[in-house]
Amino acid sequence: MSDRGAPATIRDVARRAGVSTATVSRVLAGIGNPRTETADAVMAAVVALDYRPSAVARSLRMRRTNTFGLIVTDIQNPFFPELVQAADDAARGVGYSILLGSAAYDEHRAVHYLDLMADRRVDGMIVASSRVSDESWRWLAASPVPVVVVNAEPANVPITVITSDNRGGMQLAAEHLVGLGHRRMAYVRGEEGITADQPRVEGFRAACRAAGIPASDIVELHGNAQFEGGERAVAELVRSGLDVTAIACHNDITAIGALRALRAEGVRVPHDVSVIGCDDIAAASWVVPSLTTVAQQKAEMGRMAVERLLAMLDAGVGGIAPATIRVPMVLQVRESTGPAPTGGVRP
Amino acid sequence: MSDRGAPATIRDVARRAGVSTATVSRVLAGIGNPRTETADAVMAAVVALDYRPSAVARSLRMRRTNTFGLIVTDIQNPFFPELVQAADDAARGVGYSILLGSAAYDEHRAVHYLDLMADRRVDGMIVASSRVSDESWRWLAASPVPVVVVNAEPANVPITVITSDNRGGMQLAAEHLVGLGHRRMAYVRGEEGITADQPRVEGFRAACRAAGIPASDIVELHGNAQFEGGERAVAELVRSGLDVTAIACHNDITAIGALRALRAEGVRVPHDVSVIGCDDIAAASWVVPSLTTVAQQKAEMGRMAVERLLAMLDAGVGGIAPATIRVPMVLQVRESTGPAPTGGVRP
DNA sequence: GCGTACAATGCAATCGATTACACCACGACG
DNA sequence: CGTCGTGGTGTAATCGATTGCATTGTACGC
Repeated sequence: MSDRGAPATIRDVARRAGVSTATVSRVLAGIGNPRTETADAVMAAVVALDYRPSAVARSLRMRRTNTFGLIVTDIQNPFFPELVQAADDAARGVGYSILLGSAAYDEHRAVHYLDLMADRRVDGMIVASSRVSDESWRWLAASPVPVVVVNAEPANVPITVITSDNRGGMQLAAEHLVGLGHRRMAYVRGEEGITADQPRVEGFRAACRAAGIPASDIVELHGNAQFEGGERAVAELVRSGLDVTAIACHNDITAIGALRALRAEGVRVPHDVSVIGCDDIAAASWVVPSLTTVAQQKAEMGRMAVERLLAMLDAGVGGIAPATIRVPMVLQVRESTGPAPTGGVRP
Repeated sequence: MSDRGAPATIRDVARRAGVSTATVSRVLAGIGNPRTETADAVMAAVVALDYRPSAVARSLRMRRTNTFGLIVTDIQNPFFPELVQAADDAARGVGYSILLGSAAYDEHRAVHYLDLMADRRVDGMIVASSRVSDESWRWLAASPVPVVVVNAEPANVPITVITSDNRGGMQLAAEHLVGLGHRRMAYVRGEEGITADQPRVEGFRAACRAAGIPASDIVELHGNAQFEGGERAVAELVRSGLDVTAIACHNDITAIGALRALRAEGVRVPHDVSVIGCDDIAAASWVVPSLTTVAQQKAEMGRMAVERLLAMLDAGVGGIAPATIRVPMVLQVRESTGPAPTGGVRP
């Protein structure tokens, strides 16, 4: 009907209602108290023309886009969608929307999205990607728009960070295993250099040390934070005859790889060996045995990131000092961990 | 340094370079042939002020946002991220970006995003959500902006659709099972009313019929397209003592639920019963046994959707007639299917 | 009955870009 | 030597909204 190409503008509405654009704008914004007939005429015109105010024009005039940029490491990594959904929910609730960018583990793409979002004049940015150069971190920290970093910890850059308490999380994991009687254990690391890797191993080792387990009883393996890394590392471990009674993994995907390797080698979980992961992705409860893991509170973090941005926005520049917020992780016990066997893997 | 709040505008650049805004615009756009000194002065000012043209202002003036809207059923469903990534890649390659909305299975949210994207004046929309009302479908079809529907088939609405060949895909699945000697089989359906459900069962039954298997040899179970649905349906099936040698599932998540139920009941896969899924999500190759499935070409579909939008854009209104494009599915044989046992499940 | 206060609305500038058109200067050509 | 063409820039309108200020109309008080 009125779909004659270009959408109706505020002038079209004004003309049809016989008023000025200013009045239309005020009526729609609920400002002032227009005469009933005026308001009615405007609303009638709005409906008749199927008028929807252009967010583009409004953004230009208001110098606000009501949009937050969100850059994630990889949307295909099951960790992120939940974060994205939570952030989006929180943002939508207060009239904001999220412009998403998935860096796909590529630093150049991350930079591309940074630029894109700057060009788009987003009102704030959430960077949930560790694949960002130091230069970009500094650029972000100096940026006039509020920035919140999630699950990454740029060194020596004053910037607001929300991150899982990786150290404390893996401490929980170690305590859980130790409590089940495990003493000789393996730890499959993630990729070196990835932000969470270091604190997680450290937390694990610290809890073991506290339990009186000699550091040499913990063997470190190298994964790559992916399925294959866990599978390969654990397969080699078993074949080399190392006898441990528990394996902690940098994340769930790695742990699921470990489960598969153990299965292939005929090692029973948790009867012979316990396995624990980290993150708590959906697949953790799908696999057999279901995976005991330390859960990141992803939804919580997404929500917090948005709230923090909003707070920074109405506090104005320099209103809120950069801080690092550590969100606790929570132990999620499932089937893959159990009491340490009295003998070793190979009786 | 120059981060004094508001970003530099084209006027700032013009002033500093001692030229008019028109010249700045032309230099940056590479239009006309400015004198070398002019161009140099402009570029110097751009660098000095760290000028980035406002996409907002440009969008208003050009009446194009260089943005496509993409609405998915649920970003947390592992099926979608790959689609999103592919669409984003394709779009980015030609200077477009993607505004994402996840309906989270909620029709109201879907409508919200439809509105949002209309307000944002996206240049085109990809709707990959089946949770959309008939009214919205009609609205979309009548919309002045190009729309491509992915994996949904609105009835009686002239609109461009790109969808997996669900019927053909499940035919492949059936043929695979029949080829392995299976004759008595179960089919776990998805949610009734969900778009893909009907064609998938039909395809499955059609292939069975073609192989001379009586319809009564195929028992239909009710799932809900989720993990629990598959788990519950198959657990009941086994307990009721029905003897089938293969189970086909509406999708992978359901199939993974089925695997878990079978494991719990002590049924060996694929020795006693074969299981086949549909979609090919990442977790399909993680589970033990890894899941044979019929893969949807998600990346391909994301790419196609964007290409189609672009084609519609430069063909203008009514330039390209709505069509339904069926993307073939491909059989992905893994460990969960094998030859039909000679005896039944219960010897 | 007239000045004043206030309510309702209109006028026009503004946000930051693009681009049609006007303009100037200079070289070539008749 | 005058005119025309053209290369290089500037001027100003435009995109569609918001909003400070001016203007109009109405009611009220004295």
